[in-house]
Amino acid sequence: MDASWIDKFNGLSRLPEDIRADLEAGSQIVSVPAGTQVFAPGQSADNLLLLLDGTVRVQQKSETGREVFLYRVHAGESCVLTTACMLAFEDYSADGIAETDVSAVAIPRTTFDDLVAKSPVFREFVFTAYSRRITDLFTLIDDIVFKRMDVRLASRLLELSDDDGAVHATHAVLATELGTAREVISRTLSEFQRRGWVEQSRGEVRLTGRAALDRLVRSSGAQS
Amino acid sequence: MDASWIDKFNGLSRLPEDIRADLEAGSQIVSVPAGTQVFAPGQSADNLLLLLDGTVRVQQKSETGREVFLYRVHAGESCVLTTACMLAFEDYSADGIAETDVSAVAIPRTTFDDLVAKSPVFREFVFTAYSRRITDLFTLIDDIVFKRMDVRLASRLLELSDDDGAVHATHAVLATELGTAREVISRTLSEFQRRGWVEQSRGEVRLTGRAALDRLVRSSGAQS
DNA sequence: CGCCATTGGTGACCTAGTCACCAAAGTTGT
DNA sequence: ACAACTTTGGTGACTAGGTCACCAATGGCG
Repeated sequence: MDASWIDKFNGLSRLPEDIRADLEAGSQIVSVPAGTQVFAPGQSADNLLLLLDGTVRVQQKSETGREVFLYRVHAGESCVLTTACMLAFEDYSADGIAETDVSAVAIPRTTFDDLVAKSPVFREFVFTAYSRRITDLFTLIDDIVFKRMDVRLASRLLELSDDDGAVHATHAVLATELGTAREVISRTLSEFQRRGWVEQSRGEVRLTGRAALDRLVRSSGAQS
Repeated sequence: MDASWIDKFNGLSRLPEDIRADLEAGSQIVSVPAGTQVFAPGQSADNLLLLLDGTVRVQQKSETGREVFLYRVHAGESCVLTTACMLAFEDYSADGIAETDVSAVAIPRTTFDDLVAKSPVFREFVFTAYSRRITDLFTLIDDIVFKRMDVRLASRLLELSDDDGAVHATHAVLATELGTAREVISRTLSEFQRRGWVEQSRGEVRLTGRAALDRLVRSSGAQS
């Protein structure tokens, strides 16, 4: 059709004409409102999703009821993990939730399989996406095991802050993002506030000392 | 050749004749002694390894020098993650170390790519392997975040014990397996010993109360 | 305005990771 | 056989962080 969505995806722009046509014909664009459960444990996906707009948070519920945040899928990325279970016919254990209104391209299993067979470029796109996700998980594990909470929180605040230096998230949300307890976030933020690095109000944290937060993050090796 | 190695791999036994021939012709069997670094960060792999015998431990070094154990590849499994970086031309950050003498089938990039294109069965094999690894990583994260150390240690001891109910590993080794400190292992094992669940001697832990350990593991939801 | 759900704060307590040691058991060289 | 050294395991004191049981403040809403 018009300026194709395909060009929003780095690895796909090099696709030859015929494959592009197949891909466009064999897929469709879907939209879901914020808050929708995009995929859930026990329901095997049959579409690969490529995000055009919005973000999807992927997390895992533990038996104890708490949740760990695994990673966030941004526009221009794909929900590769759904692919894994799609092709392996395996259900998997993570939830995907639309954090914002989301629009995405849904590629059904048959189209996907077909393209993987036919196009080396598409194959590379898929495997690159995998590779990136997996290294993300590795660094997540590394962070959880070795990094201090204050460092991880500082880094996450910097990541989540908007242009005005504000983070719109409750302590509880930040806690699940980092896989910790709300109380820990409250205490750490109080400490940050005491040092003049942030100001707090209900449901919001304003960063008043980005530089200091940055220094804290840097002071302990590379960040996430 | 003789009874093909292909039948050692569940997902591959259904391969049609011609593909089997391609696979055998385009790959070779390699052996490495215990302790060999099978792959390392910064060195991009150009073979997919399918393990015939032995085990490979995959771990990640952190900036701080400590190591996290990620997972173990057993005979009959493949080092899928090497694949990811192989096809994505990305280096990745984990070490692979042969824990025992290892023999494996090495499939070079060209053969691999060719087979993925040609054979749906091979594709499914690859994606299933991925899927399994990824869910493993998910449960690892879950365990790290939510499970108590004593439960994780008990579960690991049961896993590692040989037929005589003995685990041949130093406290330090157990510590890196679980991503914790040696002292924690020492203390937890002392407690297990006090309760009569294990007996210790240098470099060895004998399980004398499998049932009790099992109960501890079960008492807190499913295990790893 | 008063009720109630959401959000944040706090102290007491426990688990686990860290640091700085030391002691016991093997190993090696002479 | 013995001394020196390395590897392995043990311990106490301390800190970080997770848990529990609360309560207080805020803001939405009838």
